[in-house]
Amino acid sequence: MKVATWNVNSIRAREERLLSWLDKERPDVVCLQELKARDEDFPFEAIEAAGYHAQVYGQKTYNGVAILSRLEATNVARGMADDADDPQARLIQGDIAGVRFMNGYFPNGQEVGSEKYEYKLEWMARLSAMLTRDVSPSENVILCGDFNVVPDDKDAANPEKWRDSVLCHSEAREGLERIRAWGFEDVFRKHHPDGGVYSWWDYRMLAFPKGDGLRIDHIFATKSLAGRCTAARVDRDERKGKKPSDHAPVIAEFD
DNA sequence: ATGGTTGCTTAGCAA
Repeated sequence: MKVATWNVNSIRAREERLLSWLDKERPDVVCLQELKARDEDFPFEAIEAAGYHAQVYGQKTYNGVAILSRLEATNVARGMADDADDPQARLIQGDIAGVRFMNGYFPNGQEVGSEKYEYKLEWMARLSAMLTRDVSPSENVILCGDFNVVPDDKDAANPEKWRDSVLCHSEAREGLERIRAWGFEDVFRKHHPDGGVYSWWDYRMLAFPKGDGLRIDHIFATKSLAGRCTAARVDRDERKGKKPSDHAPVIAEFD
């Protein structure tokens, strides 16, 4: 089973690239983030014609997540289903082939100390609580998406530049570690233990040609699944060429 | 020394 996560930075701006990438890569499951579109603006027809079912949690202008899959997902849930009054479309889940998929677009947080950063930390704490409440680490669970956290300095080309930013700050890293420690393994790390492989490059400052990237897009799997993960990679080619997203797809294969 | 892009929505915000 081939699983991918990709922050497309607008589904409408990226429709053409997404369709040709699906055709080339033929993943079984694709978790998309930053649709920046309402459900009614999602290109269901074109994606279904490409052979994929689509479960969508859209939002106008910001956020929005979707799960594309060759087998239709069941038990689909949108949002965190907790007490919080949260209008932001950042989480969608569904069962596919005996695996619970959780697709998250974690808040960026903008600036340490801001309200948005507090929301980011709270959102991660809510996700931890949801895991404890709704699933068990003995189940087959994959949590993937744009986590907006660089787990370690070796996941940044220029860690000094990002030190204490919202993506590298210790509180954000601790929140992510708490999620991982619930019962996940970072399956990309398993195959690239030394770091130095990135999934996002700023549009500004010629970051991509300079190799100035960060690894903020992740695929976590519970232990039994992680043991069957045979490969993981970043499709850097998707960051090249005409009208790329600022994120490249991260892909993992499970036996 | 500063800001350097993209996308959505239309001047400003978010990333």
